[in-house]
Parts: sequence; structure tokens; C-alpha cells
Amino acid sequence: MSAPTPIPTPDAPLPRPTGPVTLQQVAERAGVSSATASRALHGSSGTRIVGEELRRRVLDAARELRYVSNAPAQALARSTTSVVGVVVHDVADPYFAAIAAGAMGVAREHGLLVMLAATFRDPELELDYLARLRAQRARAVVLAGSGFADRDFTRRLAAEVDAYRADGGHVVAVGEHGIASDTVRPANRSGAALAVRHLHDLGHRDFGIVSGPRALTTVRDRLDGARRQLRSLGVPLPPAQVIDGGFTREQARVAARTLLTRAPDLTAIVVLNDVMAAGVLAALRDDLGLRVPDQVSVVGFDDLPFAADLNPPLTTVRLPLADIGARAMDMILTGPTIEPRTLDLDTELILRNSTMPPR
Amino acid sequence: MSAPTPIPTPDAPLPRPTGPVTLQQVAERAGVSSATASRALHGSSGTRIVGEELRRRVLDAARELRYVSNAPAQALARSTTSVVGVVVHDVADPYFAAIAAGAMGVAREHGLLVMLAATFRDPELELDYLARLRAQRARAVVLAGSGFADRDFTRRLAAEVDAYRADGGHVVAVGEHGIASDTVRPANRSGAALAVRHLHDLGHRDFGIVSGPRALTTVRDRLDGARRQLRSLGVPLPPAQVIDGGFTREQARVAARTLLTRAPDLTAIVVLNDVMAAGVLAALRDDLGLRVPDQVSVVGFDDLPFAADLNPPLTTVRLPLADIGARAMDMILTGPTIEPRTLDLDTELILRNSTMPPR
DNA sequence: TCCCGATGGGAAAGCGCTTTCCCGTAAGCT
DNA sequence: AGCTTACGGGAAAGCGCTTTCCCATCGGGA
Repeated sequence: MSAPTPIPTPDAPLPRPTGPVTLQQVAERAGVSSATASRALHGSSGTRIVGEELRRRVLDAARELRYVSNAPAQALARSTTSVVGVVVHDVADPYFAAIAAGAMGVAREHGLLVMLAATFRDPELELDYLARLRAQRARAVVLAGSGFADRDFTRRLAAEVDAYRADGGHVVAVGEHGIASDTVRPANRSGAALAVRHLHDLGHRDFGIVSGPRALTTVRDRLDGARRQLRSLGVPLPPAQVIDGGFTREQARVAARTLLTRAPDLTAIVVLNDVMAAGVLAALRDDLGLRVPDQVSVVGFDDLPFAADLNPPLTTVRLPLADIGARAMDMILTGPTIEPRTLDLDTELILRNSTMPPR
Repeated sequence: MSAPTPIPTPDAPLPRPTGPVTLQQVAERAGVSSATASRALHGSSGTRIVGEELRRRVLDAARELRYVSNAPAQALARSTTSVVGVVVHDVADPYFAAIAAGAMGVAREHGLLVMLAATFRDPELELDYLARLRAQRARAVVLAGSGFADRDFTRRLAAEVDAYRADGGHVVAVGEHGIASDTVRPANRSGAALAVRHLHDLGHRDFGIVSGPRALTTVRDRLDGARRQLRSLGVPLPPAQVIDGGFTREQARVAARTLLTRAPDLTAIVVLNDVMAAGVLAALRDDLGLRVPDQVSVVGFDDLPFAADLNPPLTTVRLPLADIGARAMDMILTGPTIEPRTLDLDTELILRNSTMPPR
């Protein structure tokens, strides 16, 4: 007798099929219908329970074939997914990185996958991404970037959000976006007021503010908080002493230089975020030769991780960034409610070494 | 005459249908078949062109209904998606944030959506996410976290990667992962050597190293590079002068303290990444009262954005982080090749003020 | 003994797209 | 004219799941 043709292993050899393994193949290998296989693997449909024996066979077959279900197909059939979108301005910005990390942490705990979209500060892209996330049937999206204070943009955003919502989507916003939605709201106003009050308590009366693009609601809120506090304290703030630092280190650095040439006598600067504060500190120290806090006090905003490592360590208003992300994700998990919810997250002044009484 | 009731627009009122708008509905509104609607909206299928008139009608209908196609359905039909996965250890870590940002930049330019997964340094999760990304039919994934030097883990990773690849997926790794795949490889070894050589050129002969978890291939490579260079320079490195800084600021801070008590005479420290360097600087300055660089020189690794703002500004080995991410994404776009490709990205020593000749 | 209600499995109908055919019409040849 | 090509549109067959029905089986109560 010649050598027999290769004998199939008892339970059928592992096929090396073309393309991904399908549920059907798993079912065949387990000797059951695809309905049973589906129920055994994802037993979600009501009370239907698969018998112990079959269940085991299916699970084994799935493992042997390294089966993972086709998520798009599943999404189509179930008409729901387990992906959520998070849109930020820029992941490389530690502010957004921290929020995203917070959100991703709780997403993971609940088996959600996150699609992260970075708009690089282009409002148009925000709209775009929202539409694409809607197309993806993302279960929810958190709008983590700052809102834009632009009439037309807000209208279009609202329209897109409405469309998304009509499709069953849920959006939660971080900060004001001019849309009615669940929102977690960092205390930008009172935080800025805190910074001002601290400086005022120290005895400062001549303030400068390094702000950001006015179009951002975050900037508006912080600026407004600082202004109000100043006013209620009876301290004047000449327009020339508020300058736009562009929300980046470099722009803030040059802004600080012009600010100081415009108002060489100011003794206190509140900078509307820590990234810019780093630039301001650099300008003061390296460009202007001014000592902080001896000659000028500065306080930042956000309390990013590097704030403590700046020179000098930065006194700043802490925002619970990871919490912001985490709470936003929580709101997603508890699903949309009849009335939009608002969660206010408080700030805290972190005292370090960039402030002291004026001479 | 009383005010007329709102007149329905001529072409049928916009329905407020339950659930998302489907292609079918768009087709009906445009008075064409769904085939034509599909072609008009996503004309990808070969040469089939839709007539001008119909095309316009379809586009209009789609816009009016705010239609976006159901991505999962599309994925199922086309059996391909436009999502790519990026898995990192932790987005809040500026190192990963920068890589992710680089990747997302080019992803955006090409209309790719990115699913970002953070393993929080749990290898198990890496495997998990890889499987889920496979389930999502992500077109490709970039493994941006450091590899783990663990026999068993690597085997399992390879198996998962193979499965993913068999399904048509493409994986590109950043750094060594022990798998045969496209990889972009930061020059960790030569970068560390660079740091050592710089310090040696300055005249330092007594080195300390603040390392990280040995299980990470990134750590191994950097450590190895430093060690080799030291050896070839004939400089001894007692085991006690290599300490694990845990890859975090806080752990590195305490590590630096013990390092200095073990070896009070060392004059140069190379720290295997910048976030640890921040901790080391803090320890030296605030805990130990040692002046940098006067008494101890330190050089970091990565050149994270905050490195220039540390006290003192940190001399460090720059890794082109955004490029790493961008190039990895490029490799995804050019698709898998027969032979795995390797792209080496070079480092550069950035001189700042944390190093000087020993006294 | 007969009937009835659980129980668990399978057949098959979608989910919303894409794409292959198939077809009618309008050109472009000889 | 007669015939071949394009050309552009539509019908319908999937893509890989989930879920609704339907059905066979079995245990128990009257």
C-alpha cells in the first residue's frame, strides 16, 4: 500500500482560510448553527441560554481559530457600537493629554474603545470629525476642546450635534460650547478670580494678563473671571495690560516682552494657562532679566505636571484635568438624561514660588 | 386672511424619520436607486460614473437630510475601514502624546480615523487591544509603546500579530518588539552613547545612571548604549550606580536620592528619560542641596517640550518624537511590503545648562 | 395517559451598504 | 442599415453578524 493521503485530524484540521475567520466557520467547527455560536459567544439576546456542552464546544472552536467577531458586522446587526469619540485640539498639549487620559481610563474600565480626534484648533475640523464620528455610529462623543465664541460656528455645531443626537448619539461637552448638552464645567471664572485674589492679597495692585485667543470660550471665561475680580477689588486694568499670548509657549514669550515694555511697572502677571506661563517665565528670566517672584509675580492656570518643575516653581490654579475627562466619560456611561446635566469641577490654588509680595 | 399654515416645501417635506437616515432614503428623495446613490456619494467602484444631473440630485438630497453613511455597514460591504489603531502606554506621558500627535497629524491628512488605546503599561492590555482592533477591522495599528523583553509575552504578541496580519492587518512597531514587522527605530543605543560621550568629553569619569524597568526594550537599549560607550571609554560603572527610576518623576526623585547616598562622589548622571530627569533635578536641587551643573551634571533623554523649562534647562538627547509617529503612519499608508522595513531615526544632543566640566 | 409549558437549537430575515450583473439607449463603425 | 461598443442606471446578491420565529424534546400535572 502506498502512503495514505494525509489524514485529517479527528476534529478537522485548523483551516488556513483566506481572510478573517467568520462566526459561521466557528459554528461549523463546533457543529452548531451560527445562531447558537452567536449566543454562546456574546449571549446578550434576552434570556436565551446555550447548553453547557455546546457552549464549551463553541468557545473552544473560537479560541482554536483565534476568532474575533467582526465588529462592523456586529455593529450593523445590533445597530450600536462600543466606541466613543473624544475630540481635542491637540494631544501633544498636556492639558488635552491629561483630559484624554482621564477619559480613556474610565473607557477602558467599561470596555469602550475610544476614537481620538485632534482638530489642531481648526473649528472646521471639529465639525468634520463630529460627522465622521456620527458615521461611525460612535455611541457618544466628548467635545473636550474649548468652545468657539462664534455665532455662525456655534449654529453649525448645534446642527451637527442635533443630527448626531437624532441618530441616538450622546454628546458631552467640556466647558461652554453654546449647545444644550451634558457638560462638565471647569470653574474657569472663579479659578481666575482665585489667582487675582491671591495676588491682591499679597499686595499687588498693578496687574498684567497674558490671555489667549478671544474666540475661545475658555479664554473668555478665564479673562472675564479675572476682570470681574479685579473690578470688585477696585483695581484698574488698562487694556494695554491684557495681551494675547496665543496659548503657546513661544507666542506667550514674545507677548510677555511687549507687555513689560508697555507696562514696565506691573508687579503681577496672571497667565491664562501653564503652557504660556512657561513662556512668560522664560521671557522674564532670560529675555528681560527680571527676577520672579522678587520683581514680578506670576500665576498660571491648569497646574500641568511640569508646573512644579519650572523655574521658579509655578504658583497656579489647579484644574482636575484627569477628572474632567473621567467625569465626562461617566456621563456618557450613565447615558443621556431628559434634562442636560451640568457638573461643575472646582479649581484650587496651588502655591509655589512664583509669587510674593511686591517690593 | 390669517397667517397661512407652513407650506411644505415642494419636494416633499424633510421627514423626521426614526433613527439615522439611510442611503435608501437619500435615494428615494433623489428619485434614484440606492446603487446610483451609493455611486454618486462614494464613487469608488471602478469606472462607473454617475450622470451630472443625478449626481447633483443625490448630493442635494444627502445634504438636506444630513446624511452620513453608516460606516459599519460600509465596512462590512467593502470589508475594509479607514480606522487605524495606535496603542501607547499612557497618553498623559508627553513622550507618547508627542508620538500620537505626530501620527494623528498624518492620519488626518489622509482621512484616517485613529483609535487610541492606552495600556497603562499593562502588557495584557496590549494583547487585548490588539485583538479588539483586529475585531474592528482596523486597517493597521502602530504599536507605539515600548516592547517587553519577556519570552512568553513576546510569543503571545507574535501570535496575535500574526492573526491580525492573516486578516489583512498591518502593524508597524516603534522600537523593538521582538516581532517581524515594519518598525521605526529610534536610535536609543547611540543616543545614550551620545550622552555619555558628551559627559566624558567634559571630563566626567564617575557616572550614575537612572534607568527604568528592565523589562522594557527601550530601557534595555538605552542602558546598553550607555554601558557600551562607557566601556569603550574605559570608564567603570559599578552596579550600584545604576538605579531603576521607574520611568516616573516621583520614583526617579527617590531613586536619585538613594543613588547619591550610595555614590556621593559621582559627578555625572545620565537619566534615561526626561520625565525622570525632572525628578532627578528636583531631588538634587531640593532634597540634596546639590547644584546642577556645578556639582553634578545631568543629561536626560527625549527632549520633551518642558526640558528647556526645567531648572536648570536640561541638556538632553533629542528624539524626533512627532516624526516617529508620523513616519510610522507613513509606513501604514504605503502599505505592507514583502520584506519588513526598518526606519532608523536619529537622535541629537541638545546642549543646555545641566552639564559642565566637573570641578 | 394525555396535554401543556418550558427549554434550547436552528432557519431565515434583516441591518445598510457595495458591487456584480444585466439592460436599454446612444453613439461609432463598416 | 446593421452591428458593435460604450455608457449609465437599476435589481439583487451578498458582507457577517443578531434576533425573531418556529420546532422538537422533555418533564410534570391532572
